[in-house]
Amino acid sequence: MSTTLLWFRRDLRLGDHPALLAAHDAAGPDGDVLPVFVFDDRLYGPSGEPRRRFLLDCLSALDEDLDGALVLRSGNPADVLPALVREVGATSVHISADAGPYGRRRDAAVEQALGDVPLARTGSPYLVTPGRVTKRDGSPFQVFSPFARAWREHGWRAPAHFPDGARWRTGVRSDDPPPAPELRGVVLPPAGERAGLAAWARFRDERLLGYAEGRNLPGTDGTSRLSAYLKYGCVHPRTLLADLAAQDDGGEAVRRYTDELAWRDFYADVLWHRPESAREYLKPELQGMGYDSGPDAEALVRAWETGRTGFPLVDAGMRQLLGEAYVHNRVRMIVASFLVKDLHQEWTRGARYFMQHLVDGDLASNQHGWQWVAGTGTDASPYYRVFNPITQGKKFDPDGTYVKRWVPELRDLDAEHVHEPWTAPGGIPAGYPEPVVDHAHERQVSLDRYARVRAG
DNA sequence: ATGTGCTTTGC
DNA sequence: CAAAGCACA
Repeated sequence: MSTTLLWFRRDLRLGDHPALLAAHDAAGPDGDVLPVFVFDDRLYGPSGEPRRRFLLDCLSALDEDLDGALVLRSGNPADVLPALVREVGATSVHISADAGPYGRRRDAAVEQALGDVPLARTGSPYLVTPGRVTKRDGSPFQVFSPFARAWREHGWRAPAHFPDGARWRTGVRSDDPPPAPELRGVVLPPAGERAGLAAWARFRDERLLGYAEGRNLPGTDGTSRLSAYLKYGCVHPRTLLADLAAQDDGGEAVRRYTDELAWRDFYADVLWHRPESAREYLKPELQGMGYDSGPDAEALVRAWETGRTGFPLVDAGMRQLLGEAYVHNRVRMIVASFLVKDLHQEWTRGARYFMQHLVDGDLASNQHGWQWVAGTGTDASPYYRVFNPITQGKKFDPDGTYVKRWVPELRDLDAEHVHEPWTAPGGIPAGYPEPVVDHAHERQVSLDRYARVRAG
């Protein structure tokens, strides 16, 4: 009979949890498992208030599902975990593998600090563990489509079952969690595994059928809204696809949803192979393009951050970010394109701002999504990809529902003028700004700078 | 996970 | 004359 540690990180659930199964097996039939979460300043500090709050709420939900057995500790995991192991006489520590740059270093340090007590990595937050899917010659994919093809061929395991007779070790001291940030006016989704599974069930039953088209329409409830749950592992993507396999009619919706999860795995894979890509340009020559700085540039960035650029779809997106700590995926691309291509700012600045405010902010998806938009990333994505916020608005928010939800100044405009209020018969509504830049001009500036860099 | 501008189509 | 198709960026 022995005790094993289950160190929770980005896997805040009990269902479909291979590391939990491994911890239970290692403890033996008469043993028990001590569930622990460590508040690590290196991760918790920079998270931004919405994610700190969501994480704390996820931990409360997890603790409830564990009948109050979750132990919280604060400090450097390489100190905290060996101490806890000695305190309870644990024989092994179990984790889901982390593929991020800091997480890998941290886990290696913990492994070393544990000495003879093994740190067992079982499973990961992804369908396919980062690094597993490679080209024939063993090198990593640079382009999404061939990656996704090989990724599907590779396939993934069935969900892990919950262990029979699982027992939690109780009576172990817990540190107080850090104080919960007050989010004035920010509406977050309900936290935890049960909330995540409920959100999934509603999406599957009510919205999956229209997903292929609906996912692009920010004015509708067309997406699954599971990103925050996936970020913290309240649900595992394998659970979702196993559920879909039961009703896969070969339709477009299932294929598209699987593709979105493939993007998530792809970007985790890129980060695994190129950890420096979280902050450095994957196409380094584009760092020398020339970006704007000075008081005027700062004022424009401030307009972007606060949703006052005069471009309705951009402003709606940036206000959604502040209101819900979330932005619809299509709108993320549009506001990102605006910062990089219209305001000539480095992608790293926008990525940092997103990470401060997003409840679902995930290093791999966020940084590489920004690199994709900036044309500095994988996928040979050409720099001339410049989103036009007006045509994107007309195409994907045709009646202006999304814009009007977040930009009340524009609520009285009809569909014809809502994406270009300067054409409205009565002029721009009071209180709404004029466009801060000329999109056609700034687009050309970006293309010219790109051409210059490419010419060397 | 594209936009622009020119050409062709269709009423 | 507007919408759709297309090449090229």
